[in-house]
Amino acid sequence: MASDEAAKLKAFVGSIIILWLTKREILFRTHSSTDLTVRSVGSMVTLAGWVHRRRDHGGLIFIDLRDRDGLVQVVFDPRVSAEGHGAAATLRNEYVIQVWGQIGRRPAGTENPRLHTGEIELIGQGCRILNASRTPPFYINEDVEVEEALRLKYRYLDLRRQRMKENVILRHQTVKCLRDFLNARGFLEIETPILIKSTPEGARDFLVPSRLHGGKFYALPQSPQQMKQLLMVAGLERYYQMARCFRDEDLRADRQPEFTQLDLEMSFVGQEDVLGLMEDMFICLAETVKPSMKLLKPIPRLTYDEAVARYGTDKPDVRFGMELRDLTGIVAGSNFGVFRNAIRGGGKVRGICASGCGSYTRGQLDDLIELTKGYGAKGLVALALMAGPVGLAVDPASSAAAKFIGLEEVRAMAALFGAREGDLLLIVADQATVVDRALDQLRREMGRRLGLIDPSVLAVVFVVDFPLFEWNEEEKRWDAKHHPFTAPKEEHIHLLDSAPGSVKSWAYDVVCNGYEISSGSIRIHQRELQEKIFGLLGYSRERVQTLFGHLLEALEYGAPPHGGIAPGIDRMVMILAGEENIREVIPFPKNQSGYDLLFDAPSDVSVEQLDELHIVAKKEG
RNA sequence: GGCCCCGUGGUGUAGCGGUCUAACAUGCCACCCUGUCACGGUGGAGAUCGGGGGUUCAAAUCCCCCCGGGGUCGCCA
Repeated sequence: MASDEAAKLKAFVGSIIILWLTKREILFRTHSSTDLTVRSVGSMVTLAGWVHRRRDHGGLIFIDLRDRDGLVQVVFDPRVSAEGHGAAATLRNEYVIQVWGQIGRRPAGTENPRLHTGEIELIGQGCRILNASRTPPFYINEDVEVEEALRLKYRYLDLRRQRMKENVILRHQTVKCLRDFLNARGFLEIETPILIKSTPEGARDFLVPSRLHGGKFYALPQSPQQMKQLLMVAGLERYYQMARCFRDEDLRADRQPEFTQLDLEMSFVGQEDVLGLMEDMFICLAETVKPSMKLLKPIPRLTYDEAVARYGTDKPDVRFGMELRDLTGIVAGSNFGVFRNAIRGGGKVRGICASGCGSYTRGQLDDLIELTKGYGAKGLVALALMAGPVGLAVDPASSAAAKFIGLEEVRAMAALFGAREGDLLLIVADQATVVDRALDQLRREMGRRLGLIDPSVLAVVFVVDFPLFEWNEEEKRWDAKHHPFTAPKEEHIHLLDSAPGSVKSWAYDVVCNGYEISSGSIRIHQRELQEKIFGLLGYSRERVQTLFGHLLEALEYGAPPHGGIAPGIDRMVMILAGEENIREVIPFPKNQSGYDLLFDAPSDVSVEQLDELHIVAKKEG
């Protein structure tokens, strides 16, 4: 009988209540703050948490009690409990306390609509300090900017703050959503080792000395790339893991030496299968964890060439336009030395049009010029468009170059941009890669300045058809653009020897709001082709055998066609959280110099430890 | 390694050659206050202005070096 069970349950709950009324140290709390609603009014509860804020009215004392889930107001009235009131008077911020009493509806007119529990309060009968707290080094209960070094040193306090707590929770929800999504599609979550073999291509490896094999080292994985391919050879068909990756390179706002990728790999798939899966996954993710943000769907595709031509980069922020235009043809016969020389040197002249910026002051223009120079360009030609006697003309005040630019050229440029009077053309002339990099950064800056960026938009775009190789000028050789296991497009394989630079690959990126958030490819699954690629990359036969012999051998045992991708968790969560720094979504990050300010790592170790590892440390300096 | 920015009570800022015996907000401490919710009121303590050197009659303020932090270029297959 249902009513019987209800009665039993009631009796059981009653006995629990008696237990905690007498032995509160056994049962710390009966509810969390979010358990409490108007329906709780009248019930006796015990709560535990931190003193978020204390408002002492002399007579009444209000305590905002914070636990992980939220805040609830506790009111201590000496007429209810003199003892409780007395104890409450000694409380300070961040004390950990246990409070008990009855849940009451707040008096009419004193409800707080900004609080989830704003209609009720705990009428405090007693209060026990579980642990006092020193005055924190910065505010826990207010969202004010604090020097990041201090936040990192006291990260355990920083994480108590609402913003960080929300980010940690968002990260959990993101990871859970991704796991749920992939589990439902037949993926197996498989762990791979952290101690692996160093293959000194790409990023620098973190090395781990071996005690058992003196003088030898493990490396930490830059990604589980080869292992996931071997899992495909193993016939597991669909794999993923939340993989920690390590790269010993300099840090940036979006780069930490260790980071997390949703590493995944699939057998019997082509590019469209992987991208289709990603499209579903990103839509599912956005709708699940950030329904307030707008993800543009279907997710558009850009070829690498198209992305570079229109935005100057393979990771464009497509939340706004202001696309690049190539002016090389228009100014091919220019008298302007800067343009002429660039073109003669095999370079390009490209630009963007900043609408309505024709009235920029000298100072503002100089600012943009400096910015451009900072990205390697020799300069920036800024042409403000104004009404001339016959149609558009350049405001001579905007640029010393104005007098060298013919009216015909100006009008052709304006037409290409669709520019009007009052607009500002920003033009860079140099080698194509320099021009593109400078204009990409300039475009981002102008997008920010002009408020063209809608922060609630998730502009995800797939970039496809990456080149297989990239010329390394320093080493005078071809490097893999993605990684050496990437499959070339079948129709380009015949170009491998004759024109390696024009070989396109089955590599693809996922870009969101100007950040590369995933990178993947269809892999080579045949030994011959893989060996050929290694050869083109300049690896000797011996080196290939030493570094990749195991993989090549595996490809000979019925390796299925396979491919995958690895979305970067930190960057994705950063974007979803509306943060501009990856550290805001990592509980315990390193600072810009790779130092852990909380643990003081890296640190010295004892001579004994080094001895065991067969290592002699050189003294710095 | 290069370039740019920052460093002032616990926190966040102002001050940018003399009026600084360093200001403001908040926090902290004490007292007052029975419906607040960033409670309010009164009073108080708290800073050798990141460190060192220099210029000057005079430096938080100008210059140099160092340290710490952030951003970025290189680097990140």
